[in-house]
Amino acid sequence: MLTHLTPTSLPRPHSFSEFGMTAESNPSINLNEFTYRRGSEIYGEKEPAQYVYQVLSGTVRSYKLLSDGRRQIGAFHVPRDIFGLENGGFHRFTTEAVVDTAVRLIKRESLEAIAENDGALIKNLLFMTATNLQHAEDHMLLLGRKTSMERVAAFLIEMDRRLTAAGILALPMTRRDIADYLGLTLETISRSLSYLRELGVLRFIDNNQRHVVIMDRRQLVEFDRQT
Amino acid sequence: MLTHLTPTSLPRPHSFSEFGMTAESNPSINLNEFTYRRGSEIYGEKEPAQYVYQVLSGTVRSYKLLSDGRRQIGAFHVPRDIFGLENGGFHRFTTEAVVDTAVRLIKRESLEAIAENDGALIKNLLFMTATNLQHAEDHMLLLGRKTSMERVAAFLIEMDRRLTAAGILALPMTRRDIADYLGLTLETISRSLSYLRELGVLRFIDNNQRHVVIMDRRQLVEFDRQT
DNA sequence: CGGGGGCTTGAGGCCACTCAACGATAGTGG
DNA sequence: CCACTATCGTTGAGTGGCCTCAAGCCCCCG
Repeated sequence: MLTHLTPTSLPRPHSFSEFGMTAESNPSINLNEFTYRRGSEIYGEKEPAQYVYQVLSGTVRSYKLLSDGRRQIGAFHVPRDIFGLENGGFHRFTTEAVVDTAVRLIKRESLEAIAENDGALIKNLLFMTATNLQHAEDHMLLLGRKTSMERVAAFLIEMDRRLTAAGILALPMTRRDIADYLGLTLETISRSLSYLRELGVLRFIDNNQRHVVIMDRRQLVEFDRQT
Repeated sequence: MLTHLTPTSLPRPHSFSEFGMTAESNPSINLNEFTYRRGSEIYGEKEPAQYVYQVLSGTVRSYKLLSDGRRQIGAFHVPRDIFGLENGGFHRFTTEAVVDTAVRLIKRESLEAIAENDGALIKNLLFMTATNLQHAEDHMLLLGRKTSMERVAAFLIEMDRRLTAAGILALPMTRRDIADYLGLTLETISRSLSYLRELGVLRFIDNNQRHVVIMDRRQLVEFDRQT
């Protein structure tokens, strides 16, 4: 394992309350924390699912690969998100840390044992699975029918909503990650962002252009023809 | 409503046993049957979800529309499939009958009332939602990263598995439906099928080329580069 | 300070799209 | 029973949006 234990002083902004439990309320569950270095794998596709994860800090990408290396990222997971929840016993994505990332993890078997007698917990699992489904359904529309500009605009709006909701956006992932999320190439991502900057919809701050973006959400939605 | 009641003599090949219940075992649930004429809408996106549906015969398409008419079909539902199950109170797709279709329906509220005290039922709902999620995840990979030939091959393999599992396939949907499912155009679908026929992977029987296809599953998987 | 990763930008190419024509079939109404 | 029309599918010709390939810059980091 490339993982290593994190100091207990790590931020704990949120608990596993989405599961209707905490370590305090149910001592049979051990909530451990790990950190993963940028680029390291958290688990692989088709591996047995031992844990469920919650992002504490950092960002995680979930992806599938074709045999020749083509990659489709199905989701990015940001702080508070829960991932790795599988109904069958095996993971259906490979996940990696996009940047140095801290996660809290819970043993799958203990989760299932409790779910057996806890209707509220199962309902929470159902709700989370349905949320993931909704995201995937929206993403199918994007991948199947939207233009490159619409995809990039939708991506920025999604990240703005999930990361900050403030119009100032620190993107943790590379152009290649974005491309593999949107079904495009990194060059197309770069060109689209440059074009949005030319139009004044985006501004890059920080002399390194990559990370921080100021966006005009109003103008951006014009580029993403919604439903 | 464009629907009309079906005669009680309609085939009842399968029950709602996926819900862990039947009308006999739980008389508080009324399982009604309806038929929909080819092309008619079953429910619209964002409508309140009143019913959950099971296909008895025929085929249903679930889709989302962009404002300019671009359409993405998220799934086809064939006999035995359950659709319209929403975690929130509103449908997230529009659904239409691809051909004349008979469905069995169950009131959502009665389902929820029973789920309240029935852990096995909730687990079934979770399982079905997870199955839908898995399909959507695989479809994202197809839409984001596969070539037209790979998509068409994957489509034929999926339909062969779900409709017959026999190598002889009666496709109920049009080229346009297939195109909107695979994120392509109808012309590209037609050309891909013609090409597969030239190669001897497919044969059309029935003088109308549309409906019945004999396929060589072995050869087809060569065209769909899997994971 | 050398190397590698990430980003941008340009030039050219190709896969899927667009536009168009045509044939076949099913449904409709006189 | 037969136009008439609409729908569906196939195929060809040409286009274009995104991809591929390449060069160069910047920054980080050993």
